[in-house]
Amino acid sequence: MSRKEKKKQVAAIKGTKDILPLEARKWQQVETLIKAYCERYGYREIRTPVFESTELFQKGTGETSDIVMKEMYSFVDKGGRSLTLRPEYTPSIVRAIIEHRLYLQPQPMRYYYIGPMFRYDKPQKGRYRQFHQLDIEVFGEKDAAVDAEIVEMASGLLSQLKVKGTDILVNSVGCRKCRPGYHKELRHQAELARDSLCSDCQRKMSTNPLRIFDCKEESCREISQGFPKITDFLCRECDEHFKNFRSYLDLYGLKHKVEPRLVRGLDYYTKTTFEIVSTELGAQDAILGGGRYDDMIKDFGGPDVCGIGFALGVERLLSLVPQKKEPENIVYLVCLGEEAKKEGMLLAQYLHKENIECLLEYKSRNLSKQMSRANKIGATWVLIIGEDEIKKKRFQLKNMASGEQKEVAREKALNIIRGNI
RNA sequence: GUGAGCGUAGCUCAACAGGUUAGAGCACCGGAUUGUGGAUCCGGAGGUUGGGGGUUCGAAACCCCUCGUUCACCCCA
Repeated sequence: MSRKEKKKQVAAIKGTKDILPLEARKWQQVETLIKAYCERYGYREIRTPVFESTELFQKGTGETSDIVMKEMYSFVDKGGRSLTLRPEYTPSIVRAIIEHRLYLQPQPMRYYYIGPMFRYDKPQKGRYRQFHQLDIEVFGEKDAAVDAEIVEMASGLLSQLKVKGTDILVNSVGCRKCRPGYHKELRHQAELARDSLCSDCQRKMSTNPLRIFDCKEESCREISQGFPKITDFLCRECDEHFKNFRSYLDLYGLKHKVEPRLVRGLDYYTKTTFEIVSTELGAQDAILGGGRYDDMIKDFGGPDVCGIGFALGVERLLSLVPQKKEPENIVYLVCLGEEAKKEGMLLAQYLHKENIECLLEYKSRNLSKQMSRANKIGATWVLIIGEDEIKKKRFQLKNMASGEQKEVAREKALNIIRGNI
């Protein structure tokens, strides 16, 4: 290898990152808690492949969505198939439900999953190219009570994780009956005010007029205040659903803000949409977001089964969760000499079988060095094995925190380590 | 995709206004200390200053390109 080649290191791909042991511990804690929490609400895990046919997302996520238009990791495999690393989870679940006829199970069905998603986006705070989502979905329940239930569930999960300072935003985007009328009216109003809008908003008029509500320009904000709101255009069914949804949120005591400009960038939503945001996340402030999608299964050729769910950004969540220190119980075996090492190997085998975390020093260092090492790795206990100990079959067990030390046989040591004595 | 800021040791940062051999703390390794850790003291290793080109007697510093990173726009989890 030449000098030049040596310099060029292979690095993690832009927008991806390694999760090192200290942080991985936090992931494990949070994931364990999340899974138990979901199961308590009757959710069951469903795992689907990380890649699917590109067509699935084109149809499911929507041809006009930014995700499909410019953010997908798509590639052609050796068999000539166009595949895509999933940018979101919902289409995969819907595909699995239809493929395995899961809709024949008693409804509503509740599923959850935690795993990596992929979007070719420019990275910034709270946004990565490989990121993780907790995805939960409920199928086959039209009642607005279930809309409220999943918001309550999401909110409860956050408080269980001690995440503070969050706001619940809700909206209804109507359905295929009422939405076209609204869009038409909104475009019309925007057209009338065209000259007073910024160039950005003029562009949004044709692409997604709803985003005009998000403009940061003072003048645009003032103008959009006067624009019609989707909630004034809801058909009777959607309006009733939204009212029920909100009254159930009140029942749960969940403060929420109706945000008529809350628009999910995904094309498939109907009726309820919601987000939980935190001001501590920066520009990407949504911890989770989701909504109802009553037409998707039908659109994929399945039966008329409605769906609702949300996706939670795990990285964003973790940035708000304080690291919890868990008590550890690590035993470090200090061996003095070759014979002691062999004795130590057997002792380690014994302790491992008894479900004790224990490490053995293989380098023949002096006692002082080995103690120092035990201290560094955070050992709770040190077992010292030397010539005397081998003869007597009794070892020096030292508690590193208190400094207390006594000579014990291995069974006794086990009991002390376990806290039984 | 657009814009702005930043790239110096494993980490956090120094190095006046371009001037000798690029420094410090933490971390790492060794010693003081051959059967007792943490503290202290002493020592060691670790860098072509992200990469490439240019300006200059001389570049970590100035200019250009490139890559990476951070933040914002956009969009979203």
